[in-house]
Amino acid sequence: MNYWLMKSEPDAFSIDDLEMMKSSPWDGVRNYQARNFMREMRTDDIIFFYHSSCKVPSIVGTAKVSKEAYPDHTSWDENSAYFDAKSTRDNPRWFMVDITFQAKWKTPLSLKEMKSDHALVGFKLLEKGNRLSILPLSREHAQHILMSQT
DNA sequence: GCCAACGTTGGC
DNA sequence: GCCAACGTTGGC
Repeated sequence: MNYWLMKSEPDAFSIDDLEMMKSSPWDGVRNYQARNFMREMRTDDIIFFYHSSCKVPSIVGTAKVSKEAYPDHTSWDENSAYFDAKSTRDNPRWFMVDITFQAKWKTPLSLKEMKSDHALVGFKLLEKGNRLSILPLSREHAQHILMSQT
């Protein structure tokens, strides 16, 4: 069992969207590090859903991995914003996973709160200059965050 | 809207 | 293989 954080701009895709859809592919990742993390994901891994580029950047809920990495077909769709001519059906460059809604938190956990929480020292999200849209969390950090919700 | 930080691209 | 230029991310 591993723990991950996935960022999304709520204007584009929010926790409410995921709740309505129940499950959704996580398409459009075009960064090698983030892609590699997705390929490490296993069914039932826990995902912290993070809203970025918004008024109060926060973890807003959780989801689970419901389908392990498979080719991101938007990469070979010429009409998609995520099209990449270097990715082909025979040799796909980009992958996605499916995630399934688990919970929307009554009280989101803001970036600001996490930064002031000494127990979260070392969490990559809180380190300066981090731009990765998918990050792993240690079991300790994940459990600490989950505890704060109960 | 600004800008620091970072990844990617491409010329050499 | 180096590195300058460029594009993107995302907090503030």
